[in-house]
Amino acid sequence: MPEGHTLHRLAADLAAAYAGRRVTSTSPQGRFALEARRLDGRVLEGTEAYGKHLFVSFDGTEEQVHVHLGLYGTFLISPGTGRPVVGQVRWRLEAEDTADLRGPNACELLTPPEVALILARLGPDPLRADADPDRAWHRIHRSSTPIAALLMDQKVLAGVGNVYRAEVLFRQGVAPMTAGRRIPRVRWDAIWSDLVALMEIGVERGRIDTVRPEHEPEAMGRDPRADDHGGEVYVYRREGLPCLVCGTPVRRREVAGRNLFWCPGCQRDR
DNA sequence: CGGTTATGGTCAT
DNA sequence: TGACCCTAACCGC
Repeated sequence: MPEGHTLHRLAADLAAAYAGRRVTSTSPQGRFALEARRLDGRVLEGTEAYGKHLFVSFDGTEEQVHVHLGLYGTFLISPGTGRPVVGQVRWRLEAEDTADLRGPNACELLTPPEVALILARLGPDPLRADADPDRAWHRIHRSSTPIAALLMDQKVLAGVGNVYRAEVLFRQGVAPMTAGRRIPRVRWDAIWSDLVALMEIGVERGRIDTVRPEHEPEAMGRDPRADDHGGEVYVYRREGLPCLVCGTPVRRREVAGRNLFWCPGCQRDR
């Protein structure tokens, strides 16, 4: 689930459920027990998302909880309190609702300098109003690294993951192995604004949809061979299936340690 | 029921 | 580049 849109949505949902409220903080699993206890009974002040990182602050302390969901972490809010613990729950927050954090890559209580250290190594986040896309461009336009790898590098761009990188490159017709320095400025501007638009949709819907209305295969319905990962996409995990635009079989290849999917017909060097 | 895979990242080599 | 971390869903037997 978790690319940047998931974390921004989560920050908003947690704030709606808990901000300004006194919360019960526990670690049923025990691995965050000491820290959870120190926060127990405090008023939750606010939440903030930067890229794939979530920060939760509480009244009366400068320290913040830093959460990173990793590949399969979840942080689910459900109504009511006193729910039985099912499976491994690292951190549970309760006020009127119950929020359970499972399988995070990181769940830790950090001092302000430690928070600053994390933020300092993040590139601009397309979902943040304070983002400066020129910072990313500065890295990209002088790099020989493939654009498909640069988009995944959180020091270059914060919040983009394996689905958005594949989909934005498809939508912008960019060959994924093109070196950063060979991307024209106007193309980068288009990639950035498309990421902003796509990820904002992702926050609203809680899923990644990237297919333009004119390419929706409405008559036929979705291809039964395409696996369901929650959204409608052009190329992600569609290896071997015909491209929704040109019919060329979608290809797959590992780039930056992850499976990259692209259409060799629609995405060419230029 | 075991093996594989997953929208991520860190650390050691 | 590879080992490793964390959890759950899915697949084939």
